[in-house]
Amino acid sequence: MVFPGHPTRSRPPGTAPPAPILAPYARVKEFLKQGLSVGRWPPGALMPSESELVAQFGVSRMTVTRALRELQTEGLVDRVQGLGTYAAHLARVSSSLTIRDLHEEITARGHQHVAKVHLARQESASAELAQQLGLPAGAPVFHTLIVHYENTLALQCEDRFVNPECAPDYLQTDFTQITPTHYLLQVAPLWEAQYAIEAGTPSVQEARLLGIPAREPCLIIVRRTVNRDVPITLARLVHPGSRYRVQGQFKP
Amino acid sequence: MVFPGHPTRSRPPGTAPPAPILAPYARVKEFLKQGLSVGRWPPGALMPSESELVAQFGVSRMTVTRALRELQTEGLVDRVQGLGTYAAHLARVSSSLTIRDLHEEITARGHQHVAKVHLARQESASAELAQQLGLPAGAPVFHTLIVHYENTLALQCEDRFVNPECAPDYLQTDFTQITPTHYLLQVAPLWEAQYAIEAGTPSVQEARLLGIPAREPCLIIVRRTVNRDVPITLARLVHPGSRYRVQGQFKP
DNA sequence: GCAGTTTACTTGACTAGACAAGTCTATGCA
DNA sequence: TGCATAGACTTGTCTAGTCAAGTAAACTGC
Repeated sequence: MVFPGHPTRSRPPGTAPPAPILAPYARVKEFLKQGLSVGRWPPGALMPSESELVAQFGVSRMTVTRALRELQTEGLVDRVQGLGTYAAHLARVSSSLTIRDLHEEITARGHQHVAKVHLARQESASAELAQQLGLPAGAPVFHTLIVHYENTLALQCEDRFVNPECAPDYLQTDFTQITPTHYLLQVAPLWEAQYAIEAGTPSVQEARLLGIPAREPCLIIVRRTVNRDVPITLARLVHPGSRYRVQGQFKP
Repeated sequence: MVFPGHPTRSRPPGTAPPAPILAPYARVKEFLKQGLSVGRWPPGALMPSESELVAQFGVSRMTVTRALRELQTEGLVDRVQGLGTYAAHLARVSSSLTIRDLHEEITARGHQHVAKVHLARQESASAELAQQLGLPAGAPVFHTLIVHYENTLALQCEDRFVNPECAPDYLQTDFTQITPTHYLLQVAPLWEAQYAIEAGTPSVQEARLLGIPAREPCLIIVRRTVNRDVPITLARLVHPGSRYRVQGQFKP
């Protein structure tokens, strides 16, 4: 795996990066970020109070507050009412990794996204599945099994269960035209998900559907999606390890 | 892979979730979030302007602005100066997945984290490695190869290159006591990283070090870390697929 | 010495205004 | 018709102040 080269190396030597005129709140923020990056305030250290920054920068308290609050939501500082602002223990911060939508990823490469529907029907939920979807055992659930291709190469085997209460017309959708993810986004636009990413071998059926050897390592993502505490869908996404990777940025 | 059950199922039936008294900015935010979740403003739709929300909630504009700005940083709305606030196209939003530190993960399970150092020396950078670390070709780099155990089971093989300019004392560190990640955090507390997660087979050496069959699927993470545009380290982390998974939350 | 209270300092949240800048529409002139 | 301009509306940012609430140290009375 090779990442793009160091960006500053692509700049002609001797030229400085463009320094846009920053808004006052951004200048305060940049000052604090710079101090954190050079270790001026090691993790856990007490940082300047709002009133100190007000005096130092000659701005109003609202401006300083905005800078500090944004640093807090970025996880760079911890603020405690009555005590002050502290440099965050970055090692304990769970970081975030951005990942992209499969359809967008394929079309962004200028390739064609094709979906083949192998199964789309209503079933009775097993006890475990019913619990995951917040339904009584034996309740009807929708079940689809779709293989996604990049041009002619199978990229993902998508095995999905859907809560009928959230998407009653799910099975009427033409999944060769619109992906389940996109359809569910229309029905329930706001959601959260829990994820597990692991490496493993595909099932016999999955290997056959993907057209890969039974022992080829696969990247398997299991995802459970909820919309404001109402479970929507449970999906198992199997990708051939040689054809797919999750890529992204990582920030504390 | 089984996620914990639906949280509302663990509440006694008939009891509502606790409704804390929300601050005005939080009430505005919640109103907009609720509207987004029920599809009141489908993706791309124009949402109420700040002045409309000011009139509706009887609060000052700063309060409304805060609610809207937070929704914007959460990726739920797009704001355009001169035009207005729009419901975000969630499908296009790259979402974030929180992942945890290995050492913390092991100790949180009440297990013992043991590290065995197999290599810690200075080498000359190959052309490709030098480019990744922003160094001239052939420049000295630090190279460590460490296997991390949970109790007696190998969980991660960590092959790492470090920019000596950022951490001159790197090789003097006792990596059986402090992990490279922790040490590097002390030297350069603020950083960003680029990630790639894939499934694959380990090299012969990695399989031997991890004590697994040569064909066992592994979760492989390649990470490049920079501190304010200065590259710090390049790491290849290989985990047996049967012993390790990445788990996390996912929010638009 | 010790328990309770006061005080100083901190962040949290808000108000009512101000000016700047971007976008679109309607108007008026050539 | 075509173009320039003037409003009207939007978000972006800031000021100078207010009140509330949490923390810790200093102070007081016993």
